[in-house]
Amino acid sequence: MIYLKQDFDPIHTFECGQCFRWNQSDNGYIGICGGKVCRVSNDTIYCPDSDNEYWTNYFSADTDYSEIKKYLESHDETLKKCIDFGGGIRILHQDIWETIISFIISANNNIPRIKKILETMCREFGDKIDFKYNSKLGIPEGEYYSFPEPERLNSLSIEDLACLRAGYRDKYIMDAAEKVSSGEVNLKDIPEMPTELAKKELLKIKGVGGKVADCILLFSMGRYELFPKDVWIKRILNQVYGVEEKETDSFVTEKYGNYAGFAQQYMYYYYRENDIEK
DNA sequence: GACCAGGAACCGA
DNA sequence: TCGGTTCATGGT
Repeated sequence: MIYLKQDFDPIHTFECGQCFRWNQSDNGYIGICGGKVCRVSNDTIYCPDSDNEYWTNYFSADTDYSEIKKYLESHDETLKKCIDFGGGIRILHQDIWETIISFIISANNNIPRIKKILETMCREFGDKIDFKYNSKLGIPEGEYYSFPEPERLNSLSIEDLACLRAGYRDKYIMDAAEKVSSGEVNLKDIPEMPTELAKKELLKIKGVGGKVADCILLFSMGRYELFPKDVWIKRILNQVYGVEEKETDSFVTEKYGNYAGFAQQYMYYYYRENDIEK
């Protein structure tokens, strides 16, 4: 088990749009990553002790958010209410491969459907996890599926993906599976690269453009200086801050610096849960 | 039935 | 480089 006493609320963290495979159950959120199952309720992460290190990294449990918040609030008065509202957001260190596929699917799509496509993908092509019921963890019995490895997806044909109802994105999924399993895109190298180079590497995959690459780097590798700009964020920057699309990069860099990714998440979550005109 | 969704590929200038 | 079009699918 892990305790996250400060700056953490599972609702904020799991509902802010960075992840798609955490689902609310009657006693908290159940999630699967790296072939491991865990439950999160309030400030506690319920997992086998042998997985503590994995989830500590996943939740970035050693990161001190007070300094981040202080910096952002002092640079942007308007952002204060967003931080007050979603102060329990933690930017996760998700699995790179899963994040690549998730955000390829996110293109021109909506969150409920993204979740549905990913869930079907795991149920159809992932492995059933050998989960031993443990009453202490409070994880309900059930069938849990891992995220399918690149090699597994690469062994399929594009027709096999039709059951996902992912539309035109199925060919992008196949391209990612092929390039990653062949080593043309080496996922082991990318975390070691400088951000610009890492981004360039990800852009080799069809279906990965600038915004999707930013999401992958921010939500799986902690590149907190990135600020993914989707339709919502563009709308917010325009309507709340009066910033035109062309000026966004300089606006963001000047205002949020190396903490831009956090600002983006607080903003995104707040204005999606509340009316944009306030 | 049009419009939208955590966009990107593709094309022509 | 830049702006417009098209791309499946499901929900509203």
